[in-house]
Amino acid sequence: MFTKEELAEFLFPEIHETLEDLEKRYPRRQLKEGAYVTRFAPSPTGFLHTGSLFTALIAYRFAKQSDGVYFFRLEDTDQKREIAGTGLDLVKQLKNFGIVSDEGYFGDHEEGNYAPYVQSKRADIYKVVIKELIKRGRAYPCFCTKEEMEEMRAKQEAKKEIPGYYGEYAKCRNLTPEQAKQYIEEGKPYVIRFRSEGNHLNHIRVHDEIRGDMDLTENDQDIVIYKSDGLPTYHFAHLVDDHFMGTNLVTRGEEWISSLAIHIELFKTMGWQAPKYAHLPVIMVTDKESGNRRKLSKRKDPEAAVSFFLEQGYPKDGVLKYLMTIANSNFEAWLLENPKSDISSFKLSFEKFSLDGALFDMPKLDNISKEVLGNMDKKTFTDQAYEWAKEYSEELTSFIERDRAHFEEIINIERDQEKPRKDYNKFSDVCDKIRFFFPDKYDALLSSPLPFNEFISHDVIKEVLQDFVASLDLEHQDETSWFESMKVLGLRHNFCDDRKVYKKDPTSYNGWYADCISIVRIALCASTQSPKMFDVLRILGKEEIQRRVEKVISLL
RNA sequence: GGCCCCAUCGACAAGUGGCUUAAGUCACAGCCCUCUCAAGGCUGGAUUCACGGGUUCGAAUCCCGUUGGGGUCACCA
Repeated sequence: MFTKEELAEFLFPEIHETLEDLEKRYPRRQLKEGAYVTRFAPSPTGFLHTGSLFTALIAYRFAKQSDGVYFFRLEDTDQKREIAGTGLDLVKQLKNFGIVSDEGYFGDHEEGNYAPYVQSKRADIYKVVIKELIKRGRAYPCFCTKEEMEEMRAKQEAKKEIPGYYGEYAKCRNLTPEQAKQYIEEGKPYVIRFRSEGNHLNHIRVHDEIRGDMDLTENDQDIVIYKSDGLPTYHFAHLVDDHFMGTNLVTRGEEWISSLAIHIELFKTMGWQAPKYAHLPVIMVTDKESGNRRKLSKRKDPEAAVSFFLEQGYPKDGVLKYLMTIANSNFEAWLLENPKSDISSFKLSFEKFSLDGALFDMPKLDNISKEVLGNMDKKTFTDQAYEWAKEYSEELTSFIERDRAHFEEIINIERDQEKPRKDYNKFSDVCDKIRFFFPDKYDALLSSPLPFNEFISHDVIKEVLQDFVASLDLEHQDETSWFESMKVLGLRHNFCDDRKVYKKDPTSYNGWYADCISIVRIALCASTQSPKMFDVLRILGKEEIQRRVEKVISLL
């Protein structure tokens, strides 16, 4: 008689290693009490998703704050969906955000004692475990065809039974090792299924670090663990990899809750201790058509791709801080207290996680980013702006490269103070706001008519500008004295210096002094808006101011 | 549809049976400050915690049901 043991040998004659060998090769990690071993384990199917960044950040922080280990594992068991090169991209993007693995797959090489960290290179490891499972009668080859599966499903639906491969529907369960061998020799394609001993009528209580105890129905599905292409499915790879790699905290999206029972049964069957699980809320968005919430979708939502934020020039720290806001409800209060601290000094906790998925809130990201950008010193700001510009903005690159000190002076306006100026959400906002400082750009702006107040005559404008240049004395003026001199100048041209007086009788004046300063602003900045005029004047310098005024007058 | 998860202002949320006539942040509106803008300051918005029952002297907080939303039911992860 042909036995299970012989079938296992027949199926995997090339596998000589045993479970014990693997345990020896991948010894338990020696870490201090409470240290978490976490991982980020994406599939190389595209660029980094915002939800993945979130998951990776959480895993990374939990490992770091507990003096544990964070590693990167590439889950490339689905060769059909794989997009070449994206594994490296993922690593790079994460690195961009400061999330660097202690061990694992690095895109071009691997590091660590638990290698390989790429699942397609671990085929033999999975086979050792499967071989063992077959010997024990807890796994078996299944020859059911796609058609048979569809037929079975139709039957189940008609009878309103739970769909799937289980119990009496699990036909191939009853195949003798002999028959299985025969089918294989006939060349029938097959997969290997796990033989479940569960009953869906039973409930199991499983602890989740974030959600507490959850009542799940026991798994009774004979899930596929080994695909016809020789690679494992996610469920099985999770079991084997996280066991041998010593993961003790699995952080993943809440969509995995529904297969948790499978994983629990798998670990129990092997007699291995299951890791702790923390199922994270998923980032949501409001669907424009239905008005309902749904998961961020790469196809429909630009903000689903991390590259979107990078392209827009959001400061990385802003994105990270926003994500932390979603993760822990007490993070915002902490941020308010420590506006300049790094997120690494905040301690993430399971208790402060929200249980339902947050709506992605762009205005909030803008606000946090604005705060981050405002709190940077000029050097850091310029460094990061330059790094961004080199990739995404020729214009900004040129602004910085022409004269870095000059650029720093511009973006430093109202920066070194208790409540810094906050007018950029992201680096792509910078050019529009500072363009007028550069003579050539300013000249180009003059091709459109200047937005002077239409109630003030060109003659008055001309007189004010001439007087302004004539009386300008930057070397001996400070902001206050300049401002006072502008009031006096206004008076000379019939601009009232008292708002109340002016309001009572506006027709007797050309305007009040704000209107007078506005003439200067528009002439020099080609815009009705600018930072404090005196700062602008200082940076422009007398010569350039003169040039601009002459040019504007000639155009009037 | 079965199973599972979730449910406090437009959004993120505090709240773990009496301290809540329900914090704070973002957004929004108004006012103030102001050379414009960006900031900053102040004020406003849930007569009530999806709804209905219970438990209790007392519930946003505990229990049950209903409703709503989400997830999942692959040789995808």
